Parts: sequence; structure tokens; C-alpha cells
Amino acid sequence: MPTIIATVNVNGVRAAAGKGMLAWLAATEADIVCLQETRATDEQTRAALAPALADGWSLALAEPEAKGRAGVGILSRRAPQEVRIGFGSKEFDASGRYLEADFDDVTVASVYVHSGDVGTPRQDEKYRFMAELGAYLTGRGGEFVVSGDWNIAPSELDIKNWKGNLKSAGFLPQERAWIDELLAAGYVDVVRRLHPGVEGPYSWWSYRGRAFDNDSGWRIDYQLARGDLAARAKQAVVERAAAYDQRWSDHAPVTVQYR
Amino acid sequence: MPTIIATVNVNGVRAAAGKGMLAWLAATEADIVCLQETRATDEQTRAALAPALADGWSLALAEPEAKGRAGVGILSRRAPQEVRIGFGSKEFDASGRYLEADFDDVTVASVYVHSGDVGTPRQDEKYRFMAELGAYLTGRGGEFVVSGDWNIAPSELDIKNWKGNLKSAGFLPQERAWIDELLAAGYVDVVRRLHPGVEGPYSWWSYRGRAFDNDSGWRIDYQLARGDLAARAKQAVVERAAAYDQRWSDHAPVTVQYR
DNA sequence: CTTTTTAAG
DNA sequence: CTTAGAAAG
Repeated sequence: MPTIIATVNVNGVRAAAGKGMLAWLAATEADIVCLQETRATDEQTRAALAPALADGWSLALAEPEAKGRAGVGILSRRAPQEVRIGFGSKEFDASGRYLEADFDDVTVASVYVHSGDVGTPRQDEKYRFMAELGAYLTGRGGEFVVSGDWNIAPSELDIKNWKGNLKSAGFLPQERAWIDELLAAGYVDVVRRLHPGVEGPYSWWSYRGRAFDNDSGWRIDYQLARGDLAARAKQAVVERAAAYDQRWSDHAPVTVQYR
Repeated sequence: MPTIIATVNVNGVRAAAGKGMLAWLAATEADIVCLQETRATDEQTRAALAPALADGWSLALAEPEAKGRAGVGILSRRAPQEVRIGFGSKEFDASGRYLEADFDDVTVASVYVHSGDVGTPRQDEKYRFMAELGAYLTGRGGEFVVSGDWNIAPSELDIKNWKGNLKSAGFLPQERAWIDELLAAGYVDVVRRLHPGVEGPYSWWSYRGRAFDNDSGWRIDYQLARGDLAARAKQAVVERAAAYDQRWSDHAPVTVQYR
């Protein structure tokens, strides 16, 4: 049976819900939607998404300990069998950055890797998060897909102005090497596999300047799948148009059809 | 010659300018307008009031050291002969809460006494400010008026729900006693003198609830005059209506005509 | 440029 | 309820 999985960083679920996210959700064909940066408590998130929940969507959440920061969730048309918050990390499990949900034969994870500005303590934190998450993911098997905002453009094809960003968080050699390690460990970047050799498709555009109008974006939201699931990916789209009518986040949904 | 002096706490000059303060300024008959809580640097304030300055208004400012806090100013149709920031206080002169300007035979001061929530360090700070300002004002003579936001309702007539606010900052016995001392020292609350024995007229209404619609306000903005100037006060109005069309502050201008 | 908290009112 | 700054993105 086909399963459509979408992932989108909503940049504040309360703001997004008020600006068009609910309309997008009502129209999407996705069965499962991974959310990042809800930036709200579980209670606030359920209130913001109340119309969708009334519509039958099930919602699993990893509440962030820090108010207004991070927060991931998984919406699904049918409730998952099991939900797990975190990946066994003392430092990060309560930070609202990783959530897994089991659906019949596949497990879906929603991940938020923070931006990690260069030269700040947030950069070291990002590397610690990468180290712990990488160890967990490479040791994991089964029918599994991790979808989310990785805040890393894997290659020069994944960022409009790559030359100007060689020293920017999100395109540092160490960060790209980390993604390479995941791919070497058996994960498939299904969006890139379905769009080989082309620039983009980008999934994030800064709110500054004319970045969105000029398509001066980054491909930092993607789905890494392993097992048979990776081979089942048959179509991947970045829903730039859906965001265009009325932009409700600086990221666009990245939707993949698994047949 | 008659002189009309207005005072208004603008609660952020940048926000106020965008919401109707400039239209009020273009229509007022006041010759001098004392401003409180500009909450901006001198540069930001001049930018926000640029149309008024282009219209010929002169502007003197006491820039607050803390960004986004306090800040007082004096607008006048003719430039003052001299301007003085502060009243000789080590702690408060740089805090943007007191400014004097000399106009021919009279001196006009714009003062901002902060709210000073009970049980916080801001309460002690308010009392220190009151002590220093009180000493300065009682020692001062001449044709002089101090206009501003005193954040103290002098009597039961000056606050709608006085019984419910006996323990609230702005209506504490110690605060009211301080105003009484200023009156005993020769200052005249000209608004009250011109509106004896009536409730109000209030000059501030909380943004919370229906305070403005119910006229559940406080009279905390007033002009204390001394010398002949006090006797010259012939009309005092709170420009509640001016604020009503499109409220641009939680305070209303308090305008007095000195003949 | 935007979201959310915070301090202050 | 509102302003403005701060942190984060």
C-alpha cells in the first residue's frame, strides 16, 4: 500500500496554524506529517492544531523543555502503535528534537537538528547532537525513515550560493561529512535520489531580503530512509507552491510517496 | 500671552507615531507637549517624529540609558532657550526620566515616574526616585510647571476602583503622602484645581479587559505648577476623545491652558 | 525578517 | 493587553 510522508519545519506551530498551515493540512494527500520547531508546549500545539485533530488526525509530540524552542511532532491519519521520545541521550532527549512512531511495518522519526551558529556555544551543541544522533542512527536497522530539518545542506547542489557559504553553519565540511557518514551507513536521501544532479529542490529560504522570490534557498529538509522503504520511494516534491499563496513558514513541506 | 501645555505618556513613540500620535500633534493647539516613555534612542525618536519636526516642532530629549525603557521629551513650537537633563541625581539623571526646558519667563519639566510594582526591586527604586526628585522640586522656585506621568493617583477621586487598589502600586499611602508634600510645598495640581470634587478626569486606562470602554481609569498624569503660573491655569482637559478614534497610547494627553 | 520570551507597564 | 529587546533561527 502506498504511504505518503511529508516533513515540514513550521517555525512556530501557533503562528503557522494562523497563516495557512491548517488549510495545507486539510488539502495534503500525506498520511504522515513530521513537524519540527513547533515552539510550543504540547497543550499549546494541540490547541493550535485543534481543527486538524477534530478532522481525525492523530498527533504525537516531543515537548521541548525550553519554552518557545524546538519541539517536534508526528501527525498521522491513523494512530501509531507506539511512540518514543528521544534516542537515549541524557543531554537531548528532553529537548524536543527527536520522536519516533511505529506504523505497522515501518518506523517514522521526526528530527530537528538546530542551526548552530558558527562561533557560538550552539555550534558545539550541534556537534554533540550530531555525534549522539549519528551513533544511534548508524546502529539502527529495519524499515525506517528519519524525516526532518537537518540544518545541513549535503552538497553544493543543495544550496544556491554555496561558494559564499563555505564558512556558514549548515554547509561546513564537518557537517557535510556527517551526512555522508549516514549515507555510507545505508541511509538513502530519497529526495536527492529522485532528483539526481539538479540544483535543489530547496526547502528553506531566509525571511531576509528577497531570498524566497529569487529561490535563493537551501535544501536542508529531507528524508533519510533505509531498508526496503528506501527503494519504495517513487516521488518526492517540495511543496513550494503550497507555501507561495500565503507563506506560513520559512520552510516548505517535503513530501515523498512510498509505494 | 496664553500658553497651552500638554503632557502625554506615549508608551513607545515609534508605535504611537504609527497609530495616530502624529495626527493628534498636527491638530493640537498646544504650544508645548511633554512626552514620557518614548522608549527609544534620540535618533529613533527623531525618526519617528520626523513629520512633526519638518512641520516646525522643536524637540528636546532625555535619552534613556536602558534600551526600550523610559525616555522623556519636550516638543515646542519655538525652541527653548535652554534645556537641562536630570535634576542632579547620580542614579537617575541618565535614565531618561526628567528634562527641563526654559521658555522666556517659564520653565517646563517633563517627568516620568515609573510604575514600581509592589514587592519588586522597582518599588524601592521608585521610592528612591521620589525622594531625590521631591527634594529637588521642593527646593525649586520660580515660574515652573512639572508635567508628566507621576504613576500615583493622589486621592480617592483619582482612581475608579480605589478600594480595590489600596495595596496597588500607584495608590499606596506612602506614594500619596509624597504628592501631598509637593502640594504643601507650594505646587498646585492645576487639573484637580480646575475640576474640583469630581471623579477623574482619568488619564490612563489599562489595555487589559474593558478598562477604557468602562472608563475604569486612573488620574496619574498631571501638571504641578508653582508661582504665578499656577494661578494662570484656566482650563484643563484630558483628551480622551482624541485618543478614542484610534487609540495610540494607554494614556491620553492632559492639556492645560495658562492665560 | 520572523517567532517566541522576557521585562515592564 | 501592549511595547520593545533578546535569543534563536
